[in-house]
Order: sequence, then structure tokens, then C-alpha cells
Amino acid sequence: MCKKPYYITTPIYYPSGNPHIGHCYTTVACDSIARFRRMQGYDVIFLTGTDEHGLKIEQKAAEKGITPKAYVDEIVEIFKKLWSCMNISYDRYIRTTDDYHVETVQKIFKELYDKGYIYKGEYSGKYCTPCESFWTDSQLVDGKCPECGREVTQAKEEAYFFKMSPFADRIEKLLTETDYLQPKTRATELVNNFIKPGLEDLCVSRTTFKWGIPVTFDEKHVVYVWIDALSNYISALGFYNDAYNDYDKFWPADVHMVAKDIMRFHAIIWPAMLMALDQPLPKHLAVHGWITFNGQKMSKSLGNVVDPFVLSERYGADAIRYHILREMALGADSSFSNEIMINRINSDLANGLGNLVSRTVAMAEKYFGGTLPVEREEGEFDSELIDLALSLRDKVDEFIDKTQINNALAEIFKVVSRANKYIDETTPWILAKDESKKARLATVIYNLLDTIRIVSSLLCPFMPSTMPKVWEQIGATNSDVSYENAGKFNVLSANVTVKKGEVLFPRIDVEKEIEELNSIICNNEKPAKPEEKAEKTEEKPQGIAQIGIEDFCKVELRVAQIKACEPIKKAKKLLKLTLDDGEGERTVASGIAKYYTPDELVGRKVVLVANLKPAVLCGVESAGMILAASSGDSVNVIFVDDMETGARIS
RNA sequence: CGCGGGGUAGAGCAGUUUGGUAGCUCGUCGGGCUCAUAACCCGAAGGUCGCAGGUUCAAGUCCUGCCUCCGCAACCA
Repeated sequence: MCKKPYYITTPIYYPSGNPHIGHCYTTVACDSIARFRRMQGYDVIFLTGTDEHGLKIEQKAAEKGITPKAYVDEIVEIFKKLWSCMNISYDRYIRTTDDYHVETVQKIFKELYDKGYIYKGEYSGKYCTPCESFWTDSQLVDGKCPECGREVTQAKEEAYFFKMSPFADRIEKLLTETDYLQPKTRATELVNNFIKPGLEDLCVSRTTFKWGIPVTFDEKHVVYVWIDALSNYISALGFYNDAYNDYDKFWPADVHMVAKDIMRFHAIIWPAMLMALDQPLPKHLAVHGWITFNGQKMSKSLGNVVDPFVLSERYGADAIRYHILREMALGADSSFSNEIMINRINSDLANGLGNLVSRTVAMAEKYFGGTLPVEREEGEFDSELIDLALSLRDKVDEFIDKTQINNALAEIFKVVSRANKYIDETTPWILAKDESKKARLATVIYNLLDTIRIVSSLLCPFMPSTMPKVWEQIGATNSDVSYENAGKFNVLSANVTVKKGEVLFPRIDVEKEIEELNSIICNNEKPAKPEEKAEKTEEKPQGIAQIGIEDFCKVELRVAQIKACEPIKKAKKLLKLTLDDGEGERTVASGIAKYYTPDELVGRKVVLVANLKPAVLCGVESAGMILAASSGDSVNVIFVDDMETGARIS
């Protein structure tokens, strides 16, 4: 019998730093689905990996004085260690530096070129190195990268472009008329923002750095991120290479799972590439949100990055996995805080499941010495519990098909709750006092054990290291806990023998634990590596470097009078100010429309940064800026009405 | 009038497609139980479903307007 193929992928992660809980999020979700499919009998390939090229890696390696390859080798080891720590059962780990991948990318690039989808052009614009992105002038914020706020440099280079426009219609249909995108709610957003205005051709090669896959027919160029990274999904199957031979069987992929920040590339560019190659499109793109920490996006600069190694060491991989999966709703952000996580572990895992197993097994030992007698007596409440347990597998199935892991877990834990209630309804401790009720008592405990069997077998893909411990305690054999048997009742042998084991999920003292976690975070902050510190000072306002007086003197501050003021139509926040700086008039755009009306400002004198490089904002050329103080929600322009227009400030 | 998604009990969410008793989890309070990891079970309090109009016998749900929050885009000089 030939097993049905199932192919699921995580993105390939960029190893410019250590992995964090955000990486775990996607990977744990994919792992759970992969395990679930294997349990169902699919022939699964679960792919993850790392995207190892690019300027940023090249630079990081240079800083450390090692080769890019040596640098990524180190970090890849840490990724792999994390995945083993989190019990990730990937079948294949692709590195974009692997030879077979390089071969595939080169062939794809050449084919797209030969087909006329890739052409040579010139790229000119402002470039942000850390983000590896070109920006148009109008995109810049403060003359700086709109994504990270760092300096950009003027760059111009010969480059190859990928023509996307021929595929616009097909992509729009893919997004709006099929269930490719999950959740579909974002389709309109993508169509309105990127497809309707016209798909721009995509820059797919670079000459400014070397750390990439060379373009075979034009050696100056290396392949730029998109074609390199996205191709991993097919090169890992052996598309255009001999390392594997799984393409025909496993492509198209069943699910690509990604976080929302890279949705665009997977929703638009990747399908366009496949269309250009005349290859089938993946079946689903599952997009999830970010983990937010105490309401904020997690980021290194905020110092709120959760270290998955610390968490798994303290609570075990399964508890972390459960928490992540249970909180994760497709498409939405989910908040992470130590308190939420610990409460969840306590209430669902310790109080709910763990305690259910514990009390059931304890009763079997206490009342029957561990081995149930085979006599049975059915009673009230039995059918309700059994029916619910029997219907569980199909419900879970359905949610997994829709990539709604959180709902699948919720469904499973409803049965756990029902079982706990069943104990109160049937009061085994009272039955135990009456010799004539032995058969009834055995039935109650058996029903509980067999319910636990169903629950734990369905839970295994999500918590793979704990469930085997449950099976040992309830005396289940390997065949008892198959997917097949999860749809049946009375599977455990009638005279099953249980064995009490260690506590599955120890209850956590919330307050004490949070205190300790906080102190761990603080301790970790201090011995931060020098390179990380350097990064922080760049990003944190309080970390701004001291400057000498000579630097300050470079800034020319002058008193200027506002002659005229009007809102800028296209802009929400901007006012267009006409200023007299003592030497003449100039126009400045200022983002104070929320705080001041034009009438309040005309005639007043303000502090002008006179020698700021002009920039175009919303179609208005702004020559300089005016100073204002801001804190929280309030903004106050600094007025100097008593001073003479044009006066210098120092 | 840029595009899109929200505002429902103290917190986090479902319910809106197809109007008909406002629900779930956690928390709080009261009770029960003693097999169990001070766990479990039951009950209660707590909501004018963002605001204002409208349609209807009936509106969280449909219509109109507004307020407000969050993404994307843009424009925080």
C-alpha cells in the first residue's frame, strides 16, 4: 500500500542571531501537524532550515573575523539544538548553502532568464544594510530606513529583475477565489495594497556583496534573497538537483506556514515564481500572527525576548509547546507573558489532565491493587462520557485540516473536563465501600482509563514526550494508542494494569516563579555580548552615544517665524509651514497636525533646524525641521516669540 | 473621504453569515466532595454587546452616521 504524501514547511530562518520563541512558534505548530499526519498514516516530509546568504551575514561574520560559512555553521548548531530541545521532528533540514540547493537556484534563475521573465536593469535608491532593502525616497522616514530607523546609503547597481506583472491576474484570483491563503481575511489587504496598484518588478540579483549564489551567466551577480530563499521549498525535494527524488511525489506542498511579516512574499512572489516555472502552486499558506510580550511586539531592542532554552529547562518542552499552540489563533497575534503561560500550564495541564491521570491511576491501585477485575456494570453517566470521547477524534481532525490547532486542543480538553466531572458524578470512593459495587467501580475506572487513552493518543502530536508517560501509567500498549483506536472505545484490555508514575505536570507557584524568571532575565542582560550591546545602543534612545561640541556645532539652529500654515491634504499628521528664517522663506513640513491648528501657529516664532537635508514628504519638499518636545501623548512646539527672527541658537 | 480588521462581564475571547433566552476560559465570591498535583464538582455575582439614530413584533446580529483602537500603506524634518 502506498501511503499518501504530505508536505509541510516552516520558513527558512535567517541566522543572523540566535533563535527565539518566535521561531519556536511556527516550528512547533508545523511539528505538531507533521506528527498528527504521520499518526494518521501519511507519508510526511516536514522541512525546516536556514536562509544563510546576504550582506548582513557577510558583515556579521566579518565583525567576528570568520568566514560567513563558519559564522552560520555556529548559529545553525544552536537552531538545531533548540529543535532537539523542543522535540521537533523535522525530516529534512535545508541550508541555502547546501550544494544541491545552490544548483537548483542557479538552474531556476537561468530558466527564468531564458524564458524572458528575468531581465537586466539598473537599480538605484537608498539602501538599508541591516534590512537588506532598497527604499524609494518617499518611503524613507527621517531620511532613514522605515523599518529599523537606521541610516541608509545611496546605492545604484546593475541588477536583474523578475517580471511579476504577467501573473497579477492569476495571483489575484489565487488570493480571492481559492482557499490558498489562511486566514483569507488578509487577501483584500494584499490585493488592494500590492496588486491593484500594479505589481512592480522585483530586483533579484546584487553586485554589492559576494555572499550569495553566483548567477551562472553573469559572474558579477549573486542571486538576491527571494529566488534563493523561496526555492528552498522545492530544492529540498530534489527539484533540479539529484540530492533527492521526492518532487513528483510531494509537490505541491500541503502547507507553508509563515508569520505575517513574510506573508507578502509567500502570497505573491512565490506563486509568481512557480507560475513562471510552470509548476503547480502549493495548496495552502497558513499565516499566523506574532507573539507579543506583555502587549508589545517582541524584539531584541526592547529586551523582552523570551529565551526558549530557559523556559523548556524550567517547565519542559511539552508545557511550552502546549502553551504556544493553545494560545495561537491563526492570523491573530497572541500575547505571551510569564503569568499567562504559568496559569495555562497550571489550569489545563496540572489541574486538568495531570490530575485526572493521577487520581484515576491512584484509584485503580488503591481499590484494585493496580489490576482491574473484568466484571462490568454499566450505569448512569457512562454514555455521556463515552459518546463525547468517541466523537473527539473527528472533531480534532476537522480543526487540524483547517490549521486551527488551538481549537483542536480546546476540544481535547473539553473531554478532560468531562472526565473530571464524571468522577464526581459516579463517586468511586463511595462505591469502594460496598463490596457489591465492585463491578460498577471497575467500570467507572475503566471508562476513565479508556477516555484518557483516547485523549492522550490525540494529544501526542502536540506533547510528544509526556504522552508516552501517560500510556505507561494507564497500562496502554503501543497499538492501543494508534490513531485508528482513538476512534473506538473499550480498547484497553479489560484487566488492564496501571502503574503510578511521577507527577506529569507539577503545579507551579505563580508568584514565586515570576519573580525568579524576572531575576533570570535581569541576570542575562548584564553579561550581554559586546556585539549585542552595540546593537542596543543604536536602537535605544537612552543609549545614544555622547557627542563632542564639534558635532553639536554642525547643527544650525535659528529662530524662524511662521508666516503661513496649512494642512497637507494627503497627510494626516503633517502641517505645511512657510517660515521666515531671517534670510528668506522656506517650506517645512511638520508632523504636528494632531496637536496644533494652523491658526494657532501663524505669526509665532519657533526653533528651526536650518541645515537639515531637505526631503520630500507627501509630495511637499521640506527644508528643515522645527523643534518640539514630546512625551507620551502630548507634543509641545518650542516657541521663542520674544526673539528676533533669524537669531542663532546655540 | 487611502486599504483592511477590531471595540461583547475584572482579563482574554466566541457569537454577527441565516435577527428570536448573551456564551466560553481565567479571575472573584459562596457551597459540595475527599479518589487526586490545596487539585476536582456545583452555584452565584458581574455586560444598557463603542456611541447615536433607523428598519422590525423582535437587533450583539440588518441599515446610516459618528467616536475609538490596531495592522498595512503613507507623512511622525
